[in-house]
Amino acid sequence: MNANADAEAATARFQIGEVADRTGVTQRTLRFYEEKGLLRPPERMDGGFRLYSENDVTRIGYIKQLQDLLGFTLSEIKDMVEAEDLLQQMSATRRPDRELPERLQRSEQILGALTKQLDVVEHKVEHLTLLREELRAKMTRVTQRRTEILNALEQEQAVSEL
Amino acid sequence: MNANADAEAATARFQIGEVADRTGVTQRTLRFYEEKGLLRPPERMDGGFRLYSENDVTRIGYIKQLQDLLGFTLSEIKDMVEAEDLLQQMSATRRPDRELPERLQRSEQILGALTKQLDVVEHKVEHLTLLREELRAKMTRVTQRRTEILNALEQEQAVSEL
DNA sequence: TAGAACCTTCACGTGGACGACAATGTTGGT
DNA sequence: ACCAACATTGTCGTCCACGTGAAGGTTCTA
Repeated sequence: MNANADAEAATARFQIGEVADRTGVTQRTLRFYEEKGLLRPPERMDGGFRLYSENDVTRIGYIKQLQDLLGFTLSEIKDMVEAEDLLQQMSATRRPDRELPERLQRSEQILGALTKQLDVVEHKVEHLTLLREELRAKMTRVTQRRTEILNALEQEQAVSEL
Repeated sequence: MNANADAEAATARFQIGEVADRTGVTQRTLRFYEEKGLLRPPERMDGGFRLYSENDVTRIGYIKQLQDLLGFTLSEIKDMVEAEDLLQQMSATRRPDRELPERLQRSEQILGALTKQLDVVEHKVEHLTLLREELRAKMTRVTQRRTEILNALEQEQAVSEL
């Protein structure tokens, strides 16, 4: 029953500086991400200072990962986190007061987004896997050559020791 | 014994325009790639016109694939095709007249490059696979929600039909 | 009430990946 | 010998992505 109690309750908030320190992303970049729709606008203090949640921090890490490790562009990442947002909203907003058709449409929309993403990811996986196999094949070829050479060297060694 | 016979022999050559047409890459880009070290300088006609081999054409396709499908940058791709070059050289230049230690070193060098590449690729595969699983999990969650909603709608329907 | 931390806005920078000429040279066919 | 088609190098421009910097003002906290 306190489903949205812990959503709103005493979860810690951080100012931008701290978030920057913790995530290794500059303040400037955090604002930039917000501007680009990668981060939902965080809460603000009365004076206008941004207040990030733990969740936001996690998200920033996620973004970095997608970017650095997987080479997605920011706009691709935007699509991903947007779907993520919808998803969270859907789960959080368990309001049966909404019209059912509306909620249905919502679900389909999210499904669509997810499907598109999955497509992209699966294609990438497929191609990368292929590439990996090629690389492995090459490696074994080279390794073989190398052992041949090593053997030849041993031979030489043996001969010279006579 | 005609190992390098077919390497040098009557393999077809193409001018840049034809290559551009066949690969869908502009002439400008081909020259650009060459400049950046992505393509080995091709042979030239007496007048200086570039003459590409079938092999080069293949390579260009490879590059495009790495770029478009896998999102590698040109400089990453450069590293990859450089290793590829070494590999081909090694295979082509089957000259036992070379000093063995030299050839050994060569092999190790290539192995190093390949290992590095493989590392990158494997990391990417790993992360992408993880991401894929997450996406799938989300999809099933949403799909479930959707069927719940559909059921609810049916109920409503049934009720209204009384 | 000082000084550190934050705010917005506007502009600027950088690197990657080409595109667009321009002026000149080459090739192949008639 | 000539012309159209094709290439050459070189320079400059462009467009996007991904930020960065700095100015000038506001808020927080000791």
